[in-house]
Amino acid sequence: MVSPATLTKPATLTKPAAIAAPSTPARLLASLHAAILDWYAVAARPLPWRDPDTTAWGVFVSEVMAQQTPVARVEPVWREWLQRWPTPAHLAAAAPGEAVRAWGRLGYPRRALRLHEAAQVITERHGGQVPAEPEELRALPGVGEYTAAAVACFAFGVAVPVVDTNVRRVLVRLLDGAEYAAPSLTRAERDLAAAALPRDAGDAAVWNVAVMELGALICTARSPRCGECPVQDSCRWLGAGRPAYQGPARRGQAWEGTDRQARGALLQVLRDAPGAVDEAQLAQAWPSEAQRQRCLDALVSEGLVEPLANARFALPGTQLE
DNA sequence: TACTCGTGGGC
DNA sequence: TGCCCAAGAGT
Repeated sequence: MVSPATLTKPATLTKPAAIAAPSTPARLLASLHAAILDWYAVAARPLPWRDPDTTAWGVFVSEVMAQQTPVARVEPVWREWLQRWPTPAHLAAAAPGEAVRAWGRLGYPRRALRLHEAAQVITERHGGQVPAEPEELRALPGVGEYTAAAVACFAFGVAVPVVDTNVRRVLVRLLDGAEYAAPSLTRAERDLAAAALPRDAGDAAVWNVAVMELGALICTARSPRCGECPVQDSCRWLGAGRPAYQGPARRGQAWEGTDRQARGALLQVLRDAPGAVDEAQLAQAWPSEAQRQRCLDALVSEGLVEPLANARFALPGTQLE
C-alpha cells in the first residue's frame, strides 16, 4: 500500500494537516495491532449486536441508535426493536409514528424516522436485504460516512476504516500525542485511520471494533485509564505527560429554554399518549406559546408530528379512530 | 463550515 | 453541583 504521506497534490489544494500523520513503522504498527486485538479478546463488552447470529439489520439498527447515544442506553431499546421488527420489511410496514414512539428516550428522534425510511428503501430497492457496500449504505436515510463503514465492516466484514469519536481520540493520542482530535474529521485523520488498518481483512474488522472499544472503556474523553491501557508504553500523549488540549475551544450545548428542550417536551407528550393530544396538553408541557408553535410547526414539517382536525396532534400514522 | 438536533449519566 | 459528552447526520 502507498503511504498517504507520499501522495502528492497541487499545493493550492493542500491544507495543513490537523494530524501530522506519522509514518508509523510497520514493526510498531504490528505490535499495536497485537496488543489491542489481544486486549479486546478479553475486555470486550458482550453487546448483543456483536453476537455472530445477529443479522445485518440488527447491526444496522444498533449503529443508528448508537449515533450520539451511549451504547448502554441503546441495548434495551435495540432488543425491543429487533423483537418487534426483526427485518426491514417488518419496520417498513409499521406506521412511522410507531417507530418514533418505540424510540423512547434515546434522543434525536429524527433518527427513528430515518430508520423507518431506510427500512422502506431497503425493502423496495434492495429486496429486503441490507446492502453490504459502503456506497450503497451511504445512500440510505440517516446513514453517513461512519455508519456506512460500520455496517459494511461489522455486518459484512468489509475491510474499511471505521472512524468514530472513539477511534479519533485513540489515534490522536496514541500516534499524534494530542489530548483531543480536531472538531471535525479531517483528511489527515482518514489517511491515518486507513494507514493503521491491519492488512489482513479479518484483523481489520476486529481492529475497528477493538479501537472503538478501547476508546469507550479505557481511552475515554474525561478520565482516561492510562494505567490499564494495552498500548500505554507506545502512547505519544502519555509519553509527553498528557499535555492539555490546545485546539479551538469546544462550545457547550445550550439547553435551558432552547427549541431542543421544547421539542423534547412536546414529543414526550405525544409518545406517552396512546392517540391524539390537544392544544391544552401541549401547552401544559411547554407554556411559551410562540416557541411552542414554532417547534410544533417544525416537528410537523419534519414528519415527526401529524396535525389532525380540531387542533389535535398525533405521532404520524398512529391516530386512533 | 458551522450549526442544529435529545437525553441522561459520570465526574 | 453543574458541566461535559456520548458508535453522527443533515443542511
